[in-house]
Amino acid sequence: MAAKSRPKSDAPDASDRVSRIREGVTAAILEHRLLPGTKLGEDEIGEIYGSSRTLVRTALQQLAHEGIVNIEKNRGAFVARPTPADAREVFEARRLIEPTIVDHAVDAVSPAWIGRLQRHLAEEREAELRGDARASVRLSGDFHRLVAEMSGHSIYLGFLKELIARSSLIILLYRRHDTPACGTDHHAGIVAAIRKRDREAARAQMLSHLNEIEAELFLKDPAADELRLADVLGV
Amino acid sequence: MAAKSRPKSDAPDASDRVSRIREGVTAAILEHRLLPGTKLGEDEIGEIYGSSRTLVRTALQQLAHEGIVNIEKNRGAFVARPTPADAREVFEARRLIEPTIVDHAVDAVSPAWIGRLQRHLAEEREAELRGDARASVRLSGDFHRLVAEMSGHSIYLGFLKELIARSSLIILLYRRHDTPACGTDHHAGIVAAIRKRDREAARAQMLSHLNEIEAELFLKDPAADELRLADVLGV
DNA sequence: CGGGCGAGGATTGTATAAAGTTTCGCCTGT
DNA sequence: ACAGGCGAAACTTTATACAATCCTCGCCCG
Repeated sequence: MAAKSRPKSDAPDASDRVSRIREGVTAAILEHRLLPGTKLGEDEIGEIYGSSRTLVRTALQQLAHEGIVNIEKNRGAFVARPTPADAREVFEARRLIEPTIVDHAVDAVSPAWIGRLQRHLAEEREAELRGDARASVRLSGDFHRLVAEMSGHSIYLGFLKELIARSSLIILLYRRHDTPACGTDHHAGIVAAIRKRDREAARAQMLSHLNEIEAELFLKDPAADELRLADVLGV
Repeated sequence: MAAKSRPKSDAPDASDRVSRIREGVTAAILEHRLLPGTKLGEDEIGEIYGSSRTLVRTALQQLAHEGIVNIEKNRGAFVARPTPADAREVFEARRLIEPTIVDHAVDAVSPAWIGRLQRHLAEEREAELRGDARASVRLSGDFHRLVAEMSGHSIYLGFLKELIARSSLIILLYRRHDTPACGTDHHAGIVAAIRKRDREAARAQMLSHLNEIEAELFLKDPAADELRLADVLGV
């Protein structure tokens, strides 16, 4: 019985080639290196990862299911461009789910988890200090994902992964330019509340954190120009 | 202007061959015609729908993402077999999301929607009357989906579709044998509350409905027999 | 007679080729 | 000069062929 065989593992193996493509493209989108509307050609990506279009196609379909890629029939895959209505839905869902998640995280508190959270906070602060906007965006989302993992609820985790990915696109599209550094402080406060096992404080801080993020957005009509036309005559 | 061309439609066209496979297999699973653990061979399904394995694979991958099919590497696709832990997570998520959904449904109330809901209730009653268990199971899930559509929140709708599909498997696996007819009455009560625009009543009835469904389950360790062995030595 | 081992068959994973659709440039006609 | 249409190129979609992996069953050895 070799210990290396894990027949029932559904965890995203890094050794899986499809996962590598999916995670690479996801990272590029979440770090705002691929902008909404960008065409994701199958040949193009396949060349980059040295794989055939079959695997690229699989990865793109998974991303489409997660909502960060749109596949238009016979036209190809594009980085999604969430509408303001989508944005409101995403943040409403996060306001519903994430307070519950931190609640569960309080139940799972342990030295190991507190250590992971604080190590993450350190990473976030460091990235922000050196002005690495891309890493900051990615780490900010990772914080929420980490709390969801801590909660131990695989379904909430799956839902939140989708919501975080979409949020990243939304923030890119609709953030006001004059916003200060985002919520590393908030994250620290949430960790402190979790550490003290203070359910109510944790829930409240998570909620206000989400509200502040959404308040920094400008969710008037589409990005104004082009989309308006398309709406008037297309749909 | 031919009405048949809908270039921007992302709705699941019945004309799409992948969708037809996906919906066919989903219906078979939700109606308890395909039992958990059943092998879903690619050739087998491809033959049935007259399609090549490429399309079948796409459909199966989508179902895997929805959680009602497990794909094991180099072994194939199987109808999922949710654990009691999965079941608890699914119902906790439903208790969180569905009260919020009915809340939104109250905002969307209109004669057309009330009509659709009542027509659905009639269908449910009829199926139950003639003892069609398969149709009953499917329609019971469809009721919740219909309310989610009415809420107009596409994200909640997507989440709930997953939860409903998983619930159907869970009910099949863990329902107590002595349960009476399920909750058509509950559904009628929820519709009545929505119609009267009574938010609190609607939320409360939805919540108690979900609680009753879960109370009818026997979520002690696996389905007892076979799985116990597998757990002891396999995983 | 029981257990390990290996070849054969079946099934999945990956790549490539054929078919269909869209897009863009060019060309013609007014 | 410009609008409209034809045609070729590029891309996506679907099917098929090839490679790799796993399961089964029979054989051989202890």
